[in-house]
Amino acid sequence: MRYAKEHKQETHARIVKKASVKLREHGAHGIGVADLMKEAGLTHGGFYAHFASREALVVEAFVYAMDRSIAAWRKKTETMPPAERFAAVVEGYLSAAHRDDPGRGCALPALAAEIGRESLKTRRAFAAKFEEMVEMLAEQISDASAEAAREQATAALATMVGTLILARVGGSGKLSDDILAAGRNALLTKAAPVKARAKRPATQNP
Amino acid sequence: MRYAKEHKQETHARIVKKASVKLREHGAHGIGVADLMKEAGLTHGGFYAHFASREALVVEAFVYAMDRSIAAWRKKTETMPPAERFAAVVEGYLSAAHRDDPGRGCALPALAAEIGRESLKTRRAFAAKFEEMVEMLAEQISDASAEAAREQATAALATMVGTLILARVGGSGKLSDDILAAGRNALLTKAAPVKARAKRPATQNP
DNA sequence: TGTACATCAGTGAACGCGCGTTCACTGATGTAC
DNA sequence: TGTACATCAGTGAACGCGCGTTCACTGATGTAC
Repeated sequence: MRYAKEHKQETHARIVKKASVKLREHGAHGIGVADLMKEAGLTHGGFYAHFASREALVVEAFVYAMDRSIAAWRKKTETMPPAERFAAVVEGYLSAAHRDDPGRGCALPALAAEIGRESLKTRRAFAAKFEEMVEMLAEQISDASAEAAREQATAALATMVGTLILARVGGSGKLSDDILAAGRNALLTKAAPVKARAKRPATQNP
Repeated sequence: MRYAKEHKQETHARIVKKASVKLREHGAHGIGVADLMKEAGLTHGGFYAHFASREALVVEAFVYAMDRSIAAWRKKTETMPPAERFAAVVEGYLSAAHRDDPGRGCALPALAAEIGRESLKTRRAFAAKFEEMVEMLAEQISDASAEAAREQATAALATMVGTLILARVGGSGKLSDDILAAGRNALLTKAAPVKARAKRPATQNP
């Protein structure tokens, strides 16, 4: 080895990490190979020494982002009483801060729609990470059987993803805040009958 | 007038209609001007006699698709008893048929995530149609005040959009069917307490 | 009714540009002796 | 310890290609007289 054993791996990891931010910000097709390499302080020519194709980087960057999100949520909730965990995840996910910072947020709202049109191989990689995220969320639901928790977690994640996507279209004004609040209310008061559903005060944009 | 008065308008409408299908299928950036014009039986050179820019067509095509969806749902539900209307919309939206035919389906799952990154002007046009769709859905919710119905409709639409996007990543196998079923169950049994929530049989892929 | 003309929706070549990908090369690094 | 060498991560020019957009032109149409 002419270079330290970990040198290339470190560079590779740096490209993936920077790309995962930029791809979440600009979409799976919204930024080019040259700009992604520049983010990591490199030129575009070296790209194919690290990745078989641009699409391969998109997959790696997505997986990286999802792994970080899953780990962060597990860490955040592990010190909480079980009954509060699910609500904590939902409040964090459907916050103005998350809406306004896609680059550091969940990769699903940023990338899932575009990925639905990619190759089967790419979609499978995404689906696997999606399932991991569902499992993580299901663990936060304490008042249901494992099977029911999984189904509820699937639907809750869909609601969170859809809400964040729509809130981002709405920008950061009242319409957008209302969309976030509607999603939070739906997820956090779902056990109450519709007619008697209490209105939770909306957490406002800081 | 050298040509029939409606001639150019008809061509314009044909371009918009064909484009709305292809853009929903391939995404807001997934198909070029030349291919969109070819869909309408034209060559690309005439494009700028009809639209100020490619983005202008994307907006028109989105508006067209949303108007058609809203009208179709209103028509579908108007002959039903009020109590059945909301469920009918949800069942139709979260069906395998809708998942597998994005070109003729709702424009939100197909385009919203990409639109969240467009210009303010474009996002405003989208937001306006989104609000119309929320209004339409709120009208189908009979057992709540207007304000509560609007909030529930917002959250329900977010759940439907997120569910469809995630189901499309999942393809058309069991994972994807499970995602659709979870969304349907969450929306159609929401009044029941979590622990007692009944499992509705999933409508299977035809 | 017939002929010359004006209109304008649509054509297709061309524009500059940025993309993903390839490849011969560089130069900093550690090795051999 | 010093010098020649081998390695290989990273460079930057170049590739073919498709994109959005522009524009001089065409030719079918209806009008004028």
